[in-house]
Amino acid sequence: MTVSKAAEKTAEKTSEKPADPAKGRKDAAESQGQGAAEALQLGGLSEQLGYVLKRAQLKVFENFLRCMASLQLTPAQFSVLLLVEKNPGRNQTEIASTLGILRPNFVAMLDNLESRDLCARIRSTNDRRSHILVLTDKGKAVLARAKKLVATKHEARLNDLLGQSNREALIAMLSKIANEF
Amino acid sequence: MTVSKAAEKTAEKTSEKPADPAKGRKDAAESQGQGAAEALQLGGLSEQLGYVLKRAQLKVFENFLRCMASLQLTPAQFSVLLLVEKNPGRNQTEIASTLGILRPNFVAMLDNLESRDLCARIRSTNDRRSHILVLTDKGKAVLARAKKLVATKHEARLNDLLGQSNREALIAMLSKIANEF
DNA sequence: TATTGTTATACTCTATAACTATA
DNA sequence: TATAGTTATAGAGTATAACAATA
Repeated sequence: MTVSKAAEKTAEKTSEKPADPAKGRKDAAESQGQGAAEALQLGGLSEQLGYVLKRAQLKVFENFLRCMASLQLTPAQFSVLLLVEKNPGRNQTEIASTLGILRPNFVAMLDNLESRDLCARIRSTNDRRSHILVLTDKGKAVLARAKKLVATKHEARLNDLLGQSNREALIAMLSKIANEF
Repeated sequence: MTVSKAAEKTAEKTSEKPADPAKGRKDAAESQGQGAAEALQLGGLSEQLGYVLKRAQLKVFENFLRCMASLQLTPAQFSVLLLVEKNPGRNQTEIASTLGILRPNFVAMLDNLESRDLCARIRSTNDRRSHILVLTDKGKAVLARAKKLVATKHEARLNDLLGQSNREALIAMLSKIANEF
């Protein structure tokens, strides 16, 4: 991976969106054949937790990438920078495992961030097997800008959509699910 | 894919879970070296929509797979069977696009379901390019059992966790995000 | 012997281009 | 020419085994 392919692509792509039952329908009159394309029955799917959760997650990640297009940061990269900043002196294993990233998969991710001069690996003097992670000055600056973008463009949108108290309730319920389901 | 690798694997795997800040901590006394491994600061990550949404979604899908282990159905496969049942006479393009699945990727999915005798492709007599999708008798029976498992084991768990009214509020908010974010 | 970072590898998901057979 | 299903392919994401350096 050279830069952030995921972020690059998402800005321009026209991926397969689920058909909107309202907009997707064609009037019977406007189709040239016999039967027009009626909207499909979802059969309760839109009341099922996993279905709606997955769709919401995809939408939110898409929006995140759009908001961060200028910084070329994916949600995962943002979370890594945030954790490295908040936890000075930690090594790769500690940062990765906290985020649920497997150590082998964390290597390429760090290679990417390091090649962009956003963070650096420093060999620990205590334990020369470990790489202590630190943000570079550029990394700190980018993260600061990223936080602002997330707060003002991304999270703010959720407030607009649900309102402050609903937003908090939503996050609380999702946290509960993430921790206890 | 022979059968459902995803479902097979999930039942037995010990994937990388994010460290629980409470349980992950070691007491300073029990570590043999100098400093014990303190829990890392998440730095507001657990209040961020995308982070908690992704984690909740992973947990819910894991639970879904466990609940469906006896039927070997993934969430995506379940949604396909449900849609085929509820929308007789529809072709691959219509079912796939409604679920946000790209047509090329839908082919292997159907090959799998068809090889397990859960559904069948039927050449349309109106338009011989189209494959009308139908459930086999076995497919109908499996889907019926799947619906019961989802309702009694999977969705019921959400009620236990959040309560009925919170559950409905959660689904409503996620739907709103999925549709309007 | 155990752990850290790493490589190699594999499987799933997702995405695009292009082919074929029909229309 | 346009569309339905398909093939081939490529890129992310995620998973495991095993190695070298170090403890």
